[in-house]
Amino acid sequence: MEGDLIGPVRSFNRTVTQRIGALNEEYLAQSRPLGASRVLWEIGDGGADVRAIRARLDIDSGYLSRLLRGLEDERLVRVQPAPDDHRVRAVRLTEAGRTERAELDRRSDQLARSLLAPLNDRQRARLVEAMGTVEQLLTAGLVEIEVEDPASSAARFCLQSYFAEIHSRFDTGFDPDASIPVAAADLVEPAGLLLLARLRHEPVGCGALKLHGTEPAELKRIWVAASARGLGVGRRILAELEHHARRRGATVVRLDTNRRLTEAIHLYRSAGYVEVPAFNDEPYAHHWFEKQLATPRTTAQAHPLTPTR
Amino acid sequence: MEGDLIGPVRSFNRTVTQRIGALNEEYLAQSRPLGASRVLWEIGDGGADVRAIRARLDIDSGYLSRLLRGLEDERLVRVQPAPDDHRVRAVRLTEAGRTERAELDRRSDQLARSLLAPLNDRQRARLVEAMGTVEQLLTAGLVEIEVEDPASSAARFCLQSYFAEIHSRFDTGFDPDASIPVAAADLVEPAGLLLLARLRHEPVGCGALKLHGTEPAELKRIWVAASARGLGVGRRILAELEHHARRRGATVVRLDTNRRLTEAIHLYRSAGYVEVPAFNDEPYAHHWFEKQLATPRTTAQAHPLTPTR
DNA sequence: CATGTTCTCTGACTCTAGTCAGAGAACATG
DNA sequence: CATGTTCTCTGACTAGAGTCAGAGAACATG
Repeated sequence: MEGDLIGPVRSFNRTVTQRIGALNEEYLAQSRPLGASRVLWEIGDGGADVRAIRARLDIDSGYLSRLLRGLEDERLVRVQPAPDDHRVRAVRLTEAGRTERAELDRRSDQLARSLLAPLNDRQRARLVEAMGTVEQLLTAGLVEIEVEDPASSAARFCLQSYFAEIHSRFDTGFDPDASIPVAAADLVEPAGLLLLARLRHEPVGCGALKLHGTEPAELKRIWVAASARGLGVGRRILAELEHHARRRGATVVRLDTNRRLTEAIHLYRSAGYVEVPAFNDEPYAHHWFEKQLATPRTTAQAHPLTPTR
Repeated sequence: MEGDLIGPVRSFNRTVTQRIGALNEEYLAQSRPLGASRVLWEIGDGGADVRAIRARLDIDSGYLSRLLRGLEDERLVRVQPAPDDHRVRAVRLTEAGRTERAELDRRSDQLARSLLAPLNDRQRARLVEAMGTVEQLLTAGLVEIEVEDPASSAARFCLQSYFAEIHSRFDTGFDPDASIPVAAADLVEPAGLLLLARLRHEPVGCGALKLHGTEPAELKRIWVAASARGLGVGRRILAELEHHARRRGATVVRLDTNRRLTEAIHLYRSAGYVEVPAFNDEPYAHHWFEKQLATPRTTAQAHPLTPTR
């Protein structure tokens, strides 16, 4: 896989953690423990529940409690019981806290500026473009795809988003009652399954598989959130769905799609799907595709090394 | 300057320090304080003097001493007086230490692989290329240019490298005795000055200015180490030299150069130098350039925000 | 309304990281 | 060879970051 990509990546890691990581802390920890600054930042201008902060920063409750006490002593925040649930406590920034947070914001800007400052305009443009590419591709690696219960709230969110999107994109809108129905039970093993893609715990895509024994399996509900496009999420969902189909004995997968979904159609073609005559009478479909699944285990386990946590 | 470059840079900082910075520590600190791992790494297979390690890691002597004691307790290193100077102590890795260091190396590779793993070949190539660009441009910001005593060892290194390089590149070689001489005293104020560019304390370039009162100032000895090319160092040296010339009252700067130095010639042209008739009888010169200096203080202080430390 | 759960807080720790002052050996130099 | 300098080490600290086990209040539920 390498040849040789590892060397440059390591070199990048070294340079960037030195150049940015170290500076970052230096800039943010000014006169206050870094932890406190992070919390101050995370509270945000609108305030936040202690519980939410703890979840976002993944921090021990005792530790957070002490950090908040420190910020309270500095008169930067005020902690009060949340109005609706008196177990949870709500943190708000005081006037001074907002000022201090703005200062952190300013510092963060300044750090960014200090990276751009020694460069001329052309170099700046190149740097920012390359940074965008790196960020996008590194983010792609954070997307995790797993089998999900279609009844979960994350799954329902994705499916609803899927329907909302096709409704807005199809020429005729989309009425679920007019389409071939897929019961939720069809998306649970052994009848089928639903995959969910998440980025930092947020659902950003889905894809479903409906199994028909050794008959061709069907792909349904393939959707990627607008915020996660360009990360290769769709392609990975597709590959994982095929993997599951193969694992369950299918040798062919097929799907139908609407002519408006051009990126999807492009994805299917480039993933080896070929157009075939209509194999169902789905009223919203214009194209039908199928793919012969290759010998087991070629695309499987796309990223064995990605740390999960 | 922004419009809006700051936003993307901040976003990059956040994403990358999270994705790489955090993982980096997780990977390297395995079962040992991070500091100890860094020291283990820095010793290298060939061993090193304690003094050298301290300089490289910029670490307190007491702290380092304790870290070394810890590594000794783990039987990973052996510390002995250096053979030539019994004040300094030399550290060498034991067999176990080498194994452990190789393990760190492996982990670092693995981290790099984990970043590439979720991507397909095209994405990998794009990522690595963009990383290279980011690294190069961030490194460019670390180059510091300052006035230097021409007698210092760093200055002598640069001047010797300069002569060695032109000797190997000129069609006829280069014999200092045949060229117009420049005495070291001419490169010290008030007669002139020498600028040195350093990257992480290592000299990577130089450029000299010879002043002639209100007559045109002369630029000499402009050189950039092969390892630092493409970072815009030459352009910055040029700009700084012009700045000093202007500060000292010159309104015109000029220089002569050899036809083999094509990148330099290209640099001069793109920096606003125009070719003029020979103004001296330098036997190695084929081209003579000059530049009218604009109103004071336009290019000056190219990077006021770069943290110096 | 008894019981279990959720949420926050306190107390009591551990580990890393890092600083500072001085001691002692080895070396450099007039 | 006396004196100052360099280098490393020890002792004595401080502070940040984080963990763990409960306690107590508020809520949820049969």
